Amino acid sequence: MKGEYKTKPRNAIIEYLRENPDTRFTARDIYSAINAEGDNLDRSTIYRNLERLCKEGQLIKYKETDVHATCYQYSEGHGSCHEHMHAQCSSCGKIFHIDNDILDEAAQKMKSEYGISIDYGKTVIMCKCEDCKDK
Amino acid sequence: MKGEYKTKPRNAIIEYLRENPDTRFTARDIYSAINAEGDNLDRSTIYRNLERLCKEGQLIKYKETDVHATCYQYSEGHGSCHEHMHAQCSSCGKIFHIDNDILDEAAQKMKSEYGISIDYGKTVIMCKCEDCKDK
DNA sequence: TTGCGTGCAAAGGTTTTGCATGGCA
DNA sequence: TGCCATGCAAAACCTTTGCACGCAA
Repeated sequence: MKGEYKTKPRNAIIEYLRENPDTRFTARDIYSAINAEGDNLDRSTIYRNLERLCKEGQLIKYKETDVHATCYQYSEGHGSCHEHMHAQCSSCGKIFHIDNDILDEAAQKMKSEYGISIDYGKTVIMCKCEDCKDK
Repeated sequence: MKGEYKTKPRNAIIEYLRENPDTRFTARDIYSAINAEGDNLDRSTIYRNLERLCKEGQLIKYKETDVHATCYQYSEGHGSCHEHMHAQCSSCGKIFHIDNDILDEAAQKMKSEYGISIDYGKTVIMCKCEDCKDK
């Protein structure tokens, strides 16, 4: 079965995730960070591991209009990221975990005006965080 | 200034958009459709025109996790797409143009609880539309 | 020993860019 | 005529895939 072995490359990738929670990163970011420390991971190894981590539910994979590459996000201690909404700063990429209740009123209006039901787990509200509001 | 000339390639692209409103398509889709009619548009011409139409606010540009390429969608009569929010059905891909006012209350709460300001033009609420709600 | 994971190399696809030419105004 | 838009070619990227070897269990 796949995912059985604890290898050096895999450990390095998981270590990177733990050190960079709630932040968007690309395969290239991991590649640069890990190889800067002297290791020499191959890109394909990174892609294969990220793909597996996504399937196992530990990683969220998504795309952003402004970023050419696929983005990933690791989050620990926020419960299942498939159940609540996220907001992301369009400048720095920081992720906020948003309580679904905040949209209660808006959800009702959307239902009555457009006939749509919000898919909270897949929604990312783009925003500016306090640090980036003037950029 | 850019965007001044009415050229044959640009007209063909705009014609395609008008014939395919509220539908997601990629640069490749346009390329195939137009060139199947006997024309011979270059890919770079398509990218440059789509890019301009996006900047002018007539086209929505976004990425989907499942689709390798960038997706576009054309909308007419909804004002600039940089100024209002969108909702997209996660099943069929249909886009809804949402009045920002709907989020008034939620926006205030996000501001006070998380310190963030919604970036309406870049936000896409994922949802299920009426046709897809049972899927 | 077994067979999964890795590194390497190459390929496939999308998107961008430089440059000379063509065509709109 | 002046200058923007196009076509062409090439390059830059991202991502995937096949294969042989190394290594964890």
